Amino acid sequence: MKLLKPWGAAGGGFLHLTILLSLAGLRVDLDLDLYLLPPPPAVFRDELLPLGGPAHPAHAITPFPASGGWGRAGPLHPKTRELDPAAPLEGHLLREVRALGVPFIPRTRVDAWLVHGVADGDTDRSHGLLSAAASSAAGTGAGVDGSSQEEPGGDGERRTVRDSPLAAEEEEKAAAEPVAQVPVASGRTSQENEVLREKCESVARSSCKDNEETASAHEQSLQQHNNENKNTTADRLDQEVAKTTESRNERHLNGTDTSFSLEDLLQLLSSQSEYSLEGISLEDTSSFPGTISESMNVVNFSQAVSHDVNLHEAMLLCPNNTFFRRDPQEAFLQLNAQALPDTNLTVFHSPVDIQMCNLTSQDLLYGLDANTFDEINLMSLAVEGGFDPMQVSELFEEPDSGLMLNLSHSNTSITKHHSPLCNEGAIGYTSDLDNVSQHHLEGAVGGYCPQPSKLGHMDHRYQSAFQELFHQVYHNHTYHLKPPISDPTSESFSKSGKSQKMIRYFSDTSRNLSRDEQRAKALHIPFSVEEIVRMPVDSFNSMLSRHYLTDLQVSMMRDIRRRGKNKVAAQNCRRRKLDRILNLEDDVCNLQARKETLKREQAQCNKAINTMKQKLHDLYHDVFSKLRDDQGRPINPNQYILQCSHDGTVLIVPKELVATGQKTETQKIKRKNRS
DNA sequence: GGGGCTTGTCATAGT
DNA sequence: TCACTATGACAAGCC
Repeated sequence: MKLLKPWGAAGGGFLHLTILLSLAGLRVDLDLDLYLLPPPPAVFRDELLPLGGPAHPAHAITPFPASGGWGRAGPLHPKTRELDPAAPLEGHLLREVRALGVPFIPRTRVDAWLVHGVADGDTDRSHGLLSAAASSAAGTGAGVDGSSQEEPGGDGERRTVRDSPLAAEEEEKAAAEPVAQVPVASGRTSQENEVLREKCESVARSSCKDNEETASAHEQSLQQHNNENKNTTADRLDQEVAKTTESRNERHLNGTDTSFSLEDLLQLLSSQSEYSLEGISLEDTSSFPGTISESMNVVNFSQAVSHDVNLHEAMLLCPNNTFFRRDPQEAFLQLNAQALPDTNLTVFHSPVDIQMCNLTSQDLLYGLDANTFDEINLMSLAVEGGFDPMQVSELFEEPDSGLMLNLSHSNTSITKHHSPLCNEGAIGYTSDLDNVSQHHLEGAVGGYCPQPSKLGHMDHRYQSAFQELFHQVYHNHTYHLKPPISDPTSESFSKSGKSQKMIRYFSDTSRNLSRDEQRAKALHIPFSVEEIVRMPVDSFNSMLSRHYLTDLQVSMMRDIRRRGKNKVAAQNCRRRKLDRILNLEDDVCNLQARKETLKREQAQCNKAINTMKQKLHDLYHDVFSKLRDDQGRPINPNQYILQCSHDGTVLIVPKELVATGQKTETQKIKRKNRS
């Protein structure tokens, strides 16, 4: 444990706790930074204790920034409410804290944050921290606010900076000085303070260098881990942990590390019962609008600590995480390439840390190889985590809840599903299960029940768990329709039974849960239906192998995938069929138009032909009217015809001859054909 | 209450 | 052999 006063111009300081615990065979590497408020007004000064003071209604945990490491623990941007790196750190932070009236702010993180924070080049901050640490290590008593630190060799009376007018003046002076300045402790001369300051900075530089080396080592380890890709073994984890532990021990023995022993820590914490870790709750931060924790999920600190060693909760009980919301392809690519920042800390990430890293437990756990999972006996944890099919079956049979997986009715492990750390949204892990149950109960419309033969390929657990489910869910076709505009609560609307049914229908569909989504939710399948369906087959199989899933879940996921793909195929098929029908209709229309056009053209041709016939007839009679025989009499057109010869001469031939000649030619042709 | 339409699902053949 | 697609057929629900 380090008592730090990094930039405590106003008297505040950080208490850095490094905890190594071995719980149930798991090593827990937990670093805490407790921010100690500057001394309050005199009426409170005596109530402040080295690790805090009296119980305060508001204890806040500042979330460790996701992207900035140490250097981002600054004030919030007024608009985005995110950490504003450009704003002066201390003043804003202290004002923020003071505004909240929080006595101190514990900060939890893991080594990676410290390491990465330093490695990111933010050495000023770490230098300040380490300077303060060195101050504390040197026994100057200036490492922490004077209000909370007894003078070395003192009589136990808590003397604060405010105890003397000079100290108050120095405090005001210190408040105007740069951030990383080591504050001047009261009760010393300026020369003594200067000497102490140089000494502190010397030690701090050493510590900083040590930390930078550690950071470099971690970076190298990270790079090596990347090179080895996902094949990190449990042995490497052990080695990393051993290295870290050994490094700490060495630093502790060399006096460069001011870490307290665990016994000291526990004793100290237990002595401050009102400020024990159990009393530090992130939930309190939710009541402070605009605090850094606004964007975070609320978590009880004690739970956060316990979650460090509760891996199955991290992986299985908090499935609604960003990983499952990401694009599966991208997720899988990242999973293979994702090198854990530090292998010895991965397993021990607390949910708080995970939230701070903007990563989820699933993200991190996904990066673990199979050996790691085996080491922590994930399978047993998974079973313990409420994936027992019998449990599901019991939930189905619960008369009041139907398919309601109201985990508040379940055992403790399942109740942890309600951890505020779990985000809403992913299938199977939302805590808003009352809606689901109501949907299942009221949505069971119709009488279709799958035949037993259709369930033949399922194992008995599948059948037993889903017989009830099918009775209640299978009947409900969920149509994604928008709710009616009319007010369903109106008297006229709610009178008829059909209207009541419509109310339930639209109420159910408003949740937009398909049957497969309900099934997946009921079975706690930690993937969305969309992901299951759209995921490439390789990724899908890889996902099945990477995650511990029961046969029931695997079978359901495959069925969901099959149905989902077939549903899409059916939709495409119907769309194509409709397109074909429309195309055929278009063809029919085109052909009908063509037919009409041809008819019009034929009519026009016939009309032209008739016109020409008429003209020819008129011309014929006109010619005959002008012809005369040898006696000067007109020629009867009924007895004669005009016949054109090959040489262009026109002959007047009696019709009888033409008829006889035609007969003769016809007979000749027939004879030729016969012969 | 029956018919038409939409949608989901299953079975099956084909790729 | 497996995964996927295409498609007919059926059932359920809504209008």
